[in-house]
Amino acid sequence: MENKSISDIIEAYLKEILGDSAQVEIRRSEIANQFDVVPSQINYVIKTRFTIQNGYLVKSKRGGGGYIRIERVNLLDDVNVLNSLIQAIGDSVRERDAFDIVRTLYEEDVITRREGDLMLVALSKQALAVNDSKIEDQLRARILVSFLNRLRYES
Amino acid sequence: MENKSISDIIEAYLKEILGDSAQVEIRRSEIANQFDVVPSQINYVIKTRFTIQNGYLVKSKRGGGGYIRIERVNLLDDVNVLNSLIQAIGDSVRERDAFDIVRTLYEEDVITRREGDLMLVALSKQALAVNDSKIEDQLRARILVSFLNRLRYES
DNA sequence: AAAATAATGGTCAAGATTAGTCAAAAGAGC
DNA sequence: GCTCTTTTGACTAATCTTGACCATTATTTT
Repeated sequence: MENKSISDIIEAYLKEILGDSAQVEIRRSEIANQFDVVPSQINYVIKTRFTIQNGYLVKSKRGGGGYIRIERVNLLDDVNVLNSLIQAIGDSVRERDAFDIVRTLYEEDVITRREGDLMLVALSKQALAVNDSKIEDQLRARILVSFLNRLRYES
Repeated sequence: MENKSISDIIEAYLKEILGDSAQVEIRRSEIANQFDVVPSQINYVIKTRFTIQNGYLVKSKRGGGGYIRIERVNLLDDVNVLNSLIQAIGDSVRERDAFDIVRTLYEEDVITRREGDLMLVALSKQALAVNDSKIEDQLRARILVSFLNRLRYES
């Protein structure tokens, strides 16, 4: 696997130092230095790979003694997390974000691989393709929220 | 049959490097270079020779560190049942009929109870509600057919 | 206190680096 | 010749990288 981007590598590193802990705190400039990238790349990695859809909450503080804290959370267990997830979905969600959520559910052992695959096809662009892409995203949101509620009340 | 096209040769090469592994990851430009063809020919080879009907799943990512991943999957035996169901569905299906089909799948032990419940959620009037009921039935058909196609193989 | 300075992280857009699409041109088999 | 498949390339889309500029918080100076 020679063709990983530096973002992939930084993502892996952050997940490694996160390990089994519930959270990890980093200094942006330190990580940027360590991997010889500009500091804003750390923001990019976090914004694309440590979203609530992926099962992470991120908090930060600027100024002296500033930090970025990454916290791993369970999507369905915590009512607050589930609520913020549903809020993030709103009434419209893109395919990619929906896929991230399903993958997270699988990684948290909330659903099986096959259940996840079935959910994915129902949320795919291909299945939902309709003239208007705005309506497509709205449909996807309704289906996904229905899935989540179904899973919530079952477990 | 005697004159192999370059596409045939690339196909054979990809299958060779796939070997016994479950999947292989390539860089499009690399393969194109190696065989001295334009990059889009790799797409052509994949689209014509690594389809799900042939037992392959393909995933890709663009941008830096991009790749094309080819995965081999096992096709299942319930294909006949699934084929006839897909035929019966056509391009439009009402909620009641869709529910019947899901129940049949459950009774035939093609899916579990929980998988069926998830499918029902995605096929429900509530989730799919859209102004036009004709479009709703078409959507439902696409989703249901996608489900059935997904059930053709196991990964 | 208030103001200045230092020390953090955030945003955004341009440019670079991949892969995807589509249709015209070329070739192969009948 | 006619049709189907293959080959090519111009154009498009997605993702990653970089840097200039902005915002917030802590510390020092006045």
